[in-house]
Amino acid sequence: MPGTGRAELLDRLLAEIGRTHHRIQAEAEPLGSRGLSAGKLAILRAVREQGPCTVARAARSRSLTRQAVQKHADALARDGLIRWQDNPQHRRSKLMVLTARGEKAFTRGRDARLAWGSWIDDGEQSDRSLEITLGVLTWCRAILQQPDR
Amino acid sequence: MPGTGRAELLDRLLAEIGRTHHRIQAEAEPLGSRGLSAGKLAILRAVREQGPCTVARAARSRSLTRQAVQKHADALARDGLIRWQDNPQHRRSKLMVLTARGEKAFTRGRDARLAWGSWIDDGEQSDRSLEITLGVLTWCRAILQQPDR
DNA sequence: AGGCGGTTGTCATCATGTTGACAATCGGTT
DNA sequence: AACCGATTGTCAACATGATGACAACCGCCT
Repeated sequence: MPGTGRAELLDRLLAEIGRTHHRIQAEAEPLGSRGLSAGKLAILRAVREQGPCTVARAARSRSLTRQAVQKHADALARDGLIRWQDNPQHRRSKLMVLTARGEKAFTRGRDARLAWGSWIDDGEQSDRSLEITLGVLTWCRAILQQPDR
Repeated sequence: MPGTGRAELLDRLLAEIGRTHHRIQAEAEPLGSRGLSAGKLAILRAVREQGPCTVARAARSRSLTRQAVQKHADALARDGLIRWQDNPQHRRSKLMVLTARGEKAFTRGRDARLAWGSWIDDGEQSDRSLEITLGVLTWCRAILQQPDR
């Protein structure tokens, strides 16, 4: 029986991550269409948790590029979910701040996401397994993230 | 301490899948630039394992849309890694078959991928953890995949 | 003051995959 | 033989995020 080695295992895992991600995105989109996409929600969360912060900082905290976050931030500002606040540290780089509407949208969006999570959950997997999975993925991302390697 | 409930756990997991996927894709792309992208390699693998098969079938086996696979298949055919073989079952829907070049490209691509996997592996995670992770992701994808829910 | 490396916003381009819609095709039913 | 639902290839549009390149900007050092 092939594919039982460590390298094969890792390879299958890496491939499965992609597949699963695409499925999630495809199925979760209907959620976003009712307002907030996953990406935008994540930005609101970052701003909420870290207080007023720059685009670049939010990007780092989510392991995304500045450019990707910027697009969402611009859209969020257009929709009035965040507003730009002058940054004493940097003239061009303004800070994102949640507006009241943003706060409400975040709550609704997060609840929708959590509900969706519960919705797909059939209890087949133990909490322990989910934790391990989360740990492995984080580990993998951390490795990929370190400068070179 | 917040975020310890089942729903929160699942939510974080779903988010982490996306993050990790993007990191993988970003770091693994240089591999693809030397010839085969991950997507194309997966198609070659499908054809190899299942014998001559239609685009739609390969798509199903990889949990992708026909359309996405078709693009890659067309490119693969252009590059001479696969060729189209008449399908007795269906006049329009031809079968993909690996050419000699395709076979060689697959081997090289797979080896490169395995090597890359070993490259990022620092042995920090046990085989058991990786297996559990693979299982959880497959479970998640399977759920998302069933018709409605 | 001047210069220099690193950070940040901005613009353009690319890659991967999704959805929707349409006609051609297949298989089975009437 | 005609029809009908499901499958398939094809074309177009969209979503998300990555990269590369550039100018503005900050902090620091001389």
